[in-house]
Amino acid sequence: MEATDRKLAIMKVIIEDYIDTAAPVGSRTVSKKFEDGLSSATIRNEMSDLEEMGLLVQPHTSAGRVPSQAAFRIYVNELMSLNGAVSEDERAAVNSFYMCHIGDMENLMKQSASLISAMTKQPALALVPQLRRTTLKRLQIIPVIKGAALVVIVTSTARVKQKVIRVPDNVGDHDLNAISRMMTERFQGQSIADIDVGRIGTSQDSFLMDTDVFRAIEECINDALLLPDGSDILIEGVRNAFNYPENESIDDIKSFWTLFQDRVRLQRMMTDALRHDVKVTIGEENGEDWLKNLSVVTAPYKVHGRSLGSVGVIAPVRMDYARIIESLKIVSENLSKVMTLYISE
Amino acid sequence: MEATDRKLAIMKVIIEDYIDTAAPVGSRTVSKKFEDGLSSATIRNEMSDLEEMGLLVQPHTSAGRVPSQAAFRIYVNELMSLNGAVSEDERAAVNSFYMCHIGDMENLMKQSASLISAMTKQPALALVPQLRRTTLKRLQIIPVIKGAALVVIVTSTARVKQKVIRVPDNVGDHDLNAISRMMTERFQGQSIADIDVGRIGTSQDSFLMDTDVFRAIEECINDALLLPDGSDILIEGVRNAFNYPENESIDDIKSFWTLFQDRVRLQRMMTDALRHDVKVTIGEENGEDWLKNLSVVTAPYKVHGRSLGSVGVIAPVRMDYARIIESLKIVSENLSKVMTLYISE
DNA sequence: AATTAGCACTCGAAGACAAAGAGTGCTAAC
DNA sequence: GTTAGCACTCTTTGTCTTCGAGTGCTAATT
Repeated sequence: MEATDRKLAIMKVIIEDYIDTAAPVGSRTVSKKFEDGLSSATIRNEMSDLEEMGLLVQPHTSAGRVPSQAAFRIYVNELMSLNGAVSEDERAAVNSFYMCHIGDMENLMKQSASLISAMTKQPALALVPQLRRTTLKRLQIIPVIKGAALVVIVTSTARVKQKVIRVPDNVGDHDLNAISRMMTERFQGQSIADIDVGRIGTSQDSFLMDTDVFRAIEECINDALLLPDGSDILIEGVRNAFNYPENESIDDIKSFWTLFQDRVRLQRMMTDALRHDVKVTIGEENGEDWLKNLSVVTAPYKVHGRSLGSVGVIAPVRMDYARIIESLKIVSENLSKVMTLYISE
Repeated sequence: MEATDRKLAIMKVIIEDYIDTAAPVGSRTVSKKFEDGLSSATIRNEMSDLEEMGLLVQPHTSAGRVPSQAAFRIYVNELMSLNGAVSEDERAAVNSFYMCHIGDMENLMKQSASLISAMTKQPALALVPQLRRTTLKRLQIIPVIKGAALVVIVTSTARVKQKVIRVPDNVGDHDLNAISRMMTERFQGQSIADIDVGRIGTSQDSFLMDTDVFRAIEECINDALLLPDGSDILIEGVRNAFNYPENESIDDIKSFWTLFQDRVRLQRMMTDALRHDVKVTIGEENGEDWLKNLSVVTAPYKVHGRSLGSVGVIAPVRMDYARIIESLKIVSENLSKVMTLYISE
């Protein structure tokens, strides 16, 4: 069976109606919305063909039809139009928002996620600038309690990340101070991924015979600061997930909730987004069971061509792709601009 | 009408059954559970009296009865027994957990909340040690971008709090460093609430004619770091709220969700808990509409008699008060011990 | 050959109705 | 003071029916 233009046009109408209403679409509805005045009987025949081709699905005999995930893929690739999905006014509003913010990174990312969520009426995710892709501004080791110290790392994107490490008892406050100063001087401006504490350990400074602290710090940086632990993910607008008409049972809500609780998994997903441009993953394409009824759209923000972090939306397969893609593009472009400003100073 | 011992004993049975099942309790059920073998008819008469006294409520004629909020108050004050609400084994497990943790404050509080949530099967809250009640360990101002700097404050409880402030353009990196050092030296070990930046501004150091930075830092400390902004609250175990049998509509879930979203309000509530010992607030006693069907139990943790922060549970009025109170006591006692250790070093 | 009107058919949603069951209040007996 | 007994109330549950949206097929139309 061949997918004629008319079939695809009909499918497009069905998809867009379904995105709107979340309810199966009947032939009469399509007939009314379809530009050329085709009768519902004709539409029925075409719809029957589309079903045979695996693009439409009938929940039960006497219901309308629902687009399959394959249909959404075709829609996203070939059928939808991005023009006008986000109005010029909205664009301008977003741009001006990024003009006049004061530079608190964590907050900026949070607001970006909120913004996306507000524009799309869906839950939004943001991955803050990744440490291993930014440079070190300062490293400070602060004694907290006997045997433990706090490592505070400040990055070029004004992110602060902290972690408690154990230190040998024979290392005093003064030593920690000296190490902090030394490491900051040595690694300032370098990529955090490149920090190789070992190199310092072998240096001439003899005030510290014990290299345990260095090893602890290295471990701290590697394991604690660079491994995805879910702290790099911001989630906003989860409440939107409660309004999906297709979710009526509490179990649906629960599974959504557990989804958003698994921050590590989300972080991994959003980190994967760094390797692509705008990326749309529809339902089972995700390959993961927990996402089989959801689609994910992500967009990275970049500095000098290098992806630093990402923003994204996670929503039912019947999301409004055009609007979501455009919203993410706008936000990620703005973020890229702001970040470039930060990094270059 | 007088509340005889027997009436109260019957009420106790009803309350405890209701805590268990969340369903109206009938006279036959009580008759079976009641120690002395009273018939259901007798119980019915007593229940009728209790209803007249405003302690029981009948959802509709042919249903059992539900305890009123007033009944719960009497139960908490006079009827319930705390003994055995938490087993010795559990106690021991909790204690040993606090024995062997490594000192990351944020994490410790998070785990405490998780612990409470696990013990009580309810959502749990924790208020991290309040800045204005701890002392300063280090204050560092780090330039981020032209015109903005990051103030990082580390407290004696190993908390890190950061905030971006504006700085005048003529203040250089070197100045910020000097100010950091000066302020740390000057205020180290002092209560953060006592930091009066003005006192420094007037000092002899002439390298900085501009006192704007000082003012900005002061403002930063006062407004941004001390005002409740919701960042001091940790919430764990919200998923428990999805399992309440009395919540069946999605709207119930939604309202629960919005409740937990309003972190500032929760923070204010938990801050209020600092002024009391274990505190039980039942339903409308809260005075706030959003809590009229929920009870809140809070317990502060203290260092040298001074409340630093608090832990709490928020759940339907029919919560298991004895178990929740005991759980909070155990955790707060352990937290007090750990905190005392921190502060004294 | 494509389109359409017409009609029988399917299936779920919604409403009506009856039966079951849990619980009460009252009365009279113990 | 307690309790057995009973009529009464009200929700829950299941069954049946009706209604309507939608389909698929056939025959007529363009």
